[in-house]
Amino acid sequence: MKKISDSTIGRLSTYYRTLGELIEQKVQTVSSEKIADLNGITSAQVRKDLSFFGTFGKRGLGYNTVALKDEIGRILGLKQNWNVALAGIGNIGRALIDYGEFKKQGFFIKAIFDNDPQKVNSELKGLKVHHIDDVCEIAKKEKINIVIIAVPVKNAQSVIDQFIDCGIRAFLNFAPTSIKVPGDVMVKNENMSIELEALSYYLTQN
Amino acid sequence: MKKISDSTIGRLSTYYRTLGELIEQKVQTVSSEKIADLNGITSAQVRKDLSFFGTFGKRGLGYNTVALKDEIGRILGLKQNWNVALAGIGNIGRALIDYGEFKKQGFFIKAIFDNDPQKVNSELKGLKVHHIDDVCEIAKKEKINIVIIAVPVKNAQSVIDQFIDCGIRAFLNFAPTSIKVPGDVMVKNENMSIELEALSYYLTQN
DNA sequence: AATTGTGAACCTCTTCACAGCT
DNA sequence: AGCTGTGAAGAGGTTCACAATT
Repeated sequence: MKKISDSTIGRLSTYYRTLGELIEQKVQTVSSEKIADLNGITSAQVRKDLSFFGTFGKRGLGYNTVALKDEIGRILGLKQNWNVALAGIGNIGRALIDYGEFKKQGFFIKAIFDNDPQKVNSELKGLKVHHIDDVCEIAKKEKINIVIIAVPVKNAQSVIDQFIDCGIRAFLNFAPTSIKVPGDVMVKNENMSIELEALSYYLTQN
Repeated sequence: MKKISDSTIGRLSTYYRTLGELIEQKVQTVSSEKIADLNGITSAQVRKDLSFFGTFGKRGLGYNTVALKDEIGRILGLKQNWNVALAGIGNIGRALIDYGEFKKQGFFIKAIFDNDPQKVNSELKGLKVHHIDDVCEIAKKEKINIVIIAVPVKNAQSVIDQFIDCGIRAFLNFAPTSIKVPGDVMVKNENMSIELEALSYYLTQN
């Protein structure tokens, strides 16, 4: 299949959310123009993004909100639940366990890992904390698809390597460091300092 | 000044971090090739990014790590401390208060806001929790430059509007919703669901 | 000999603009 | 009449390739 850009995939996520809000408001039909306005982009962008995957609208009328949300959900793979593991239970890790937004989108944290002997075998939100060395066994048992990395920078690469060795291929990385992975593994970085530094740059310029 | 792309600014942040690590390892000189390798990009990209701001290297030799880190810090506005306010003390908000990475880069949380009467006037990590309606007074007193939005989606727009009215022009937004702001205000979105959904898409394709 | 700095080429993403459908 | 879907044009970002410098 033709390679779709990260930007397009990211925007599909925002359309998906927008459509959910419109459906809550009982809106049944929406134009690309309206979706664009709600997200601060152009209507041509919305139509082009969708055109990579099919034709979902009716000329002269627009899109059926429920049907389009359903299609985008299917495209993004949100019609299934994903089993997520969390590695590292510092401040960020603990916050993510309770983050309702994930569950709402079908991402369920099914296992927690840490390497601190004090924490291993304790319970957190009904989940037993496992030692990182038991990764393969637990990942298999819980059918883990995605791992959130919330460990210190110095451990991030080795922890990810351990998960890769057990067959995990998708990571959301909160450690502010660049990770090396094979071509068939995807790492998405969530680096809050980078965004803050962009704000710092902006304020310095203006 | 010529408009510099967000991607370039984002990469400068990563170079800044990379240089910090190299300096810790007592490395005194580094080539664009080495910086590129450590970040999984090309050396031409590194040189081009830097070229927008000046010439910092020596042909045949590379860059002095300390000097280059210093220059990038100056470009990004990291030579000063930034006073940050946090709006919303749910799971994410509380995690961010303790997030050491921010302080390390010169971003200091100086004020906390919430609208829950139960929380207002309580103390959190040595900071008094203020009601969001007192924004202007506190923002002025604490010389707030940047506000982190960690409130529920339904309040995000109105809270940001309140801060804008008090002269704040830079926001890091964790609420998964699109915010409308005037042209001279910058909002950087930190939306973890979008990244997870990109992983979902990737796993569905491959 | 090594590596920078940069114009030009290349590639990718966004916007335009309009034919075509409802 | 209104709005989609899309090829073509335009804008912007990345990589190439090489002269310049140490």
